[in-house]
Amino acid sequence: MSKIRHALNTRRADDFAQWYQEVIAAADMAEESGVRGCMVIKPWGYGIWERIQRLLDDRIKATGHDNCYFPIFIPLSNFEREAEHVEGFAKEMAVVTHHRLVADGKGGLVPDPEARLEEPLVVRPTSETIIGDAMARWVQSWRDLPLKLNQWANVVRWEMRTRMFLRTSEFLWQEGHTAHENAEDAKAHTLRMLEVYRAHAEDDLAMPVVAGEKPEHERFPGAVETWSIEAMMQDGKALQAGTSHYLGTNFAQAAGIRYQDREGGQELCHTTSWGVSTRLVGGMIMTHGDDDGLRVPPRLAPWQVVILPMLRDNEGDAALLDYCEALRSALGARAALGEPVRVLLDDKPGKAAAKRWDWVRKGAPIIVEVGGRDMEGGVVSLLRRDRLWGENGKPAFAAPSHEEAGETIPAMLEDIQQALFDEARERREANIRRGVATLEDMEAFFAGAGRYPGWVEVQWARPTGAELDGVVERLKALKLTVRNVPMDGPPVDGACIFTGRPAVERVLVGKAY
RNA sequence: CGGGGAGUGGCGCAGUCCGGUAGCGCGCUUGCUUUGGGAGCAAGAUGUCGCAGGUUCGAAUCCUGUCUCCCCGACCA
Repeated sequence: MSKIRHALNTRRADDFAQWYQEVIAAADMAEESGVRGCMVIKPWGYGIWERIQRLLDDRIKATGHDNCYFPIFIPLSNFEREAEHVEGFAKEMAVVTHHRLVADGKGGLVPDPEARLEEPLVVRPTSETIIGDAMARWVQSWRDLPLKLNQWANVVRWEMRTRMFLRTSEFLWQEGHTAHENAEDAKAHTLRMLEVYRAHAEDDLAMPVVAGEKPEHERFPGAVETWSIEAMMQDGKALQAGTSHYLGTNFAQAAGIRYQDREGGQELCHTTSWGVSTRLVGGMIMTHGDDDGLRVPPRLAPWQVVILPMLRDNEGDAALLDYCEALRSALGARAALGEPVRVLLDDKPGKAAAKRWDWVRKGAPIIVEVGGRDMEGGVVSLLRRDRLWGENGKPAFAAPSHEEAGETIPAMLEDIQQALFDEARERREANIRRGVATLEDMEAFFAGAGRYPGWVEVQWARPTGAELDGVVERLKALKLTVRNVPMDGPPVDGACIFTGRPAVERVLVGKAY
């Protein structure tokens, strides 16, 4: 194993945090911007985000939502209406107070005191309040319901500690907002969108997740119920990859979202909101990346197949390029995973063998190298990114015929998509410890499980109030949090690990991002 | 936001203690050689040493402030 010369300097097992940053740089996904907590997303990273957008947008549209766009600035007073919401976000809000700059006489610029805004604007950390405002105008009758909106936008939360893609001050996301006639409909919709997220994470990102309800103390500010999908990263930590909230009538009350029902009475709407962000990209990196860089699941890959001709700067190049172009167009006419295959013929200057490693680090699912000898033999040299190394410690090239490559690559892409998911799911299952019955066993598990301990599943009596605070404190001492209450679990049978009372549900506990 | 570490060509670093005007590796450019695998040789180019003040004849180096990044913690839909 040690004879393998990996494409990255840092191994996951040695320093996961440093490895993560190195992948982002080596795969050319993003870089620092010079502005605290904000990043520049480069073409390969943004291309992956665009794939996420497209696939998820289709799913959101398919569930009856329309896209719209609301302002980035929210009047402060508008934001103040829902008490818990204010409480939750006030500490991390960017505020606009002026609309003009003037020279300070020392060669610089300062906000013009004359141009102070009458009412400050906050930069949206999320848009419940301003969309609630619109909903109050747009909803009149029960016939207007349900109202199902979505927007793709950037939001800002002034985070104390940031990490590329995982927690940045500005991030890109999608936020859905719906209004319904009653609690039953709204709750059903909350779960429906959670399921959309589960399917997106698992089928598009090949990232297995556990869908479940967040415990009381982890709820979104102003929510009645918060649900999440949780994914396990390769260091055993949990990543909250998406959330879906049932907001009750809290925001409807605050914004006055009312409708006239069938009997002519005025009723408050029940609303939901749900979102996923560029954090998904970070989750994908930490789910599929390896010691040679990123491995992008085929559904997300901007380029699924990269063809690298071994050009020689001589008269033979033209024929070689024709040979490669024939493969490119043959593949481009085929479909994989329900879409045309995305193939790049990378004929930029440079040796194919050197460019190969660039594409390995970027994680292109299939790399095809083609030299003169391949062409003479009617074959190509094919590398699967998910199975990079052969027994001999060298890249494991296959040599299908030109025609065969055109025929088999679409199925291979589907196989890679599935293989990445299976690998991630098996790793997760191997790292969830079930049936931990006592607090001592749980503590022993985390004490003895090594650097990447994973999660435990325990049963509890859903403590509330001060009792819950006590549980949270006890877990905090071990740097643990309750991730969620998985849905569809087997029935409980036993005592609460924290209180000794009869348990009512199972919860997942682990370290988290 | 608290503690710690760090900012020197595109990247990784040395030089900072003991001030004298910048160096190494990779990469990049050009040329030659090589040509089935992350090439070799040679010659080059690229730095207001994060930024702003200060001390000094002279500052990457000393002092003050500030910005950004990393790690730990607190915080965190």
